[in-house]
Amino acid sequence: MNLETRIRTDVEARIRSGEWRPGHRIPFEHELTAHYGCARMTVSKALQALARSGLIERRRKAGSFVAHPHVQSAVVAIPDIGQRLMAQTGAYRFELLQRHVRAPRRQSAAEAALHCTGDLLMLDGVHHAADAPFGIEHRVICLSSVPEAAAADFSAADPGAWLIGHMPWSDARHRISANAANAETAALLAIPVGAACLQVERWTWLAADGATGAGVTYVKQLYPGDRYDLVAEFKP
Amino acid sequence: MNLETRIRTDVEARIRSGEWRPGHRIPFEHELTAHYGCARMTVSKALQALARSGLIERRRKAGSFVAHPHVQSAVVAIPDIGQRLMAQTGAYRFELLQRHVRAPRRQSAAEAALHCTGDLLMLDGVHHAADAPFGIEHRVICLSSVPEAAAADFSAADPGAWLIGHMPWSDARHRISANAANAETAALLAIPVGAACLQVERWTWLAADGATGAGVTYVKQLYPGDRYDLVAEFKP
DNA sequence: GCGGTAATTATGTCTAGACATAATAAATCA
DNA sequence: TGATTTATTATGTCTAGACATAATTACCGC
Repeated sequence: MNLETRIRTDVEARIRSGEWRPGHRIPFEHELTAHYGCARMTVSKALQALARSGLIERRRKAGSFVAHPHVQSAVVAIPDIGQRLMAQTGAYRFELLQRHVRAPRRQSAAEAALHCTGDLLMLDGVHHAADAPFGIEHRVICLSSVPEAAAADFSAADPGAWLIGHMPWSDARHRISANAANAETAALLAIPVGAACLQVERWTWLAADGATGAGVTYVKQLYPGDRYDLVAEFKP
Repeated sequence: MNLETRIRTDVEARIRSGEWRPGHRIPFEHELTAHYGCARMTVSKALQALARSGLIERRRKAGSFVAHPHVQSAVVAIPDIGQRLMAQTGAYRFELLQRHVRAPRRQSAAEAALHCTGDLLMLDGVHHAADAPFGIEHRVICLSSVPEAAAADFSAADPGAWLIGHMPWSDARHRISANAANAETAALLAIPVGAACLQVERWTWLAADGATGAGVTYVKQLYPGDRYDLVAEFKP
């Protein structure tokens, strides 16, 4: 293990073990430099990495301090559904129910948030696991941002997986909520009307120069509450 | 803006704009060094930061490449409920319903996951907004990890907010799911039995030497589906 | 052509300085 | 005493090298 990593993990271990509590001043750079017998640059890089990850705060003249935990935040992995189902159950199939192209509708807040002027490709489909429908997906793709999508064959390919391979990096916003199944949803998912469902909405934009740019896609996924959990691991 | 940041944002802008697509080889360090007229260290730090954030991949001899998007992940902010309600509605109150201390129960998976041997402090309460109950909270605190909690007064203080100030850094796991309200939940939240609720569970541990250590707390929060969404912003 | 070896090359890590900057502490003056 | 200036100090950023490491490419004998 290289020196920078060793210094970083040493300091991190003391913080995570609780030995150095929030507010504690960790040794000055020159003290760590002496302790590890290295150049200040090496210590500095280790501490800067800890500062970037939010574990410590650094103040000129004052020193470096163990940061106070702030907001509870978690990195939620929202995985490729097909990949996940194949790994867990060995079976996955995407069924396309509907496909059509139309102009955006002003009264739809979800579509308006993409601020897309060109035509939209609308896809509705069901994700199937081995034995039962797993979730339904309503997707909107901005053809002005992803023109290749017009010619793509989604009759069996998960649009999410297709887009990941064809879309450049972007900004996104997620909204996670709980919803009762309406009649249509219930029929597609083979669950009772009113059953609790987990709803995941995602808007994706191209980002340009730090500002949010052209919309790429909007997707609303609905999963029966008893068949799907979002699990998040995090290190604060 | 310093040079390292400028190089980093320049490269990032080209990637996010789609000009450099996944797989594209970005200029070599020595080319960027010449272009910006700086030392290689400065370029190297900028590119290493991009590599750490997952935007590029670096291979010796070959060069640095725009990374392919992998899993969809999002940083979900799970905020301090009281703080959020105070900011949005100007009113917040935590009502403690029950408090007692007992040994952990083997048959409870949630408690077992904390692998805590000492006594547990059990707290049940309701988060109230201005006009209506906002959510219910079932919390378990390991007194062996947080002995101060035994003497703390939770009759009106949100245990989550209290813990943030008294708990060192730690690992956590979240599980987000949709649940139908049972009779007890429905009564407390003033909603019909069977209504869709968003359930957020969180386990927190002290981390020691990179391994997951002693459990600190487990909390299960339930929100009526029509009153609470989790919103996540992310940059991939 | 094939397989092994050597040269090349881009990144990885580190050094020992330099000057800048911001915040604190000390000294000075009104 | 209180306000202002000055010195001190820790971090922020950068340089111009050095050697290490890993992967590719070129070469060479067979």
